[in-house]
Amino acid sequence: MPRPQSRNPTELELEILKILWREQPLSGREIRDELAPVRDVTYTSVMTILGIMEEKSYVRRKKNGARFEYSARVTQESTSRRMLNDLVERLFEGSSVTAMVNLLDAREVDPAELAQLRKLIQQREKEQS
Amino acid sequence: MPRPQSRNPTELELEILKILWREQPLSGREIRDELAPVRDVTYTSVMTILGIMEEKSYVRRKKNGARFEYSARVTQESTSRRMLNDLVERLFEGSSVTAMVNLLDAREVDPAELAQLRKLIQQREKEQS
DNA sequence: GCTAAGTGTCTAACGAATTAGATATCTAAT
DNA sequence: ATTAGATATCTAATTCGTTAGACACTTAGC
Repeated sequence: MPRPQSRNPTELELEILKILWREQPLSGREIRDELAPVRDVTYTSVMTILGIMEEKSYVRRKKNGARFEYSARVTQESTSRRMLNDLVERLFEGSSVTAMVNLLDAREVDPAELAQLRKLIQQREKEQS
Repeated sequence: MPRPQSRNPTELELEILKILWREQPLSGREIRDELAPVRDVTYTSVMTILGIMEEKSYVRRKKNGARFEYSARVTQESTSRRMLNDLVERLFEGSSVTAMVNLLDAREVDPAELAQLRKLIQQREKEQS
């Protein structure tokens, strides 16, 4: 029983999804060009990954004239949520509050953002009461 | 240039670290026994991983009589922080607020926890002003 | 000192993830 | 119809992560 397939998009798969979430649909060539600044990988490599991503149902492809065009089949929201959930589960036994405390400690959060966050929480508190 | 080594502890490495964070130091045998309920892996496999973890400086080992005893060289705090940071960087371009909004949406957070979180933020706001 | 029981290392296997060269195919212009 | 240019697939290499059997070593009791 060797290493199992990852439940979530891998490093490179996520990079490609992020491109598609900005602009859809795109050809393999276009994806490679968008990817180049972040990660300089050849066209062939991108196509290999896209094939795998289609198997995993992360993307769908449709023929358009001479070429295939790719679109994301998973949304940014659901993917972010799943990945974040997964980490919180593994690190903090599912406690999102613990995760947030850690986030507050880990990074400098500027005052405006803190205020924004506080308002969000207060609103949430109102909704629940 | 094939796949690079992961910056963070892998699935199994994290599982072992979590055991050591609860109780240190432990022998390979003891780690295996603690690990069994979560993941039923043989003694040899655990030792292989422990060897890799030593190379990566995740653990330190010290001879004690007939056997080696292992301790974590990384704390739960720093590891959690690094892993969380890494994900926030990759998913949300480094915005911890976006991450927290997602956490609030993703999971049911009970009122007491919300209040606790709000107080923490208010305290943080005071400190910064 | 010898031996059994426990402990650690060597070696190897396999799929996943990443990389890409060589080759085939397809389309559009001539 | 032919061909040049773009596009897609085939094949293969490499490391990582995970798994574990076979073998070597160490130590405490006899």
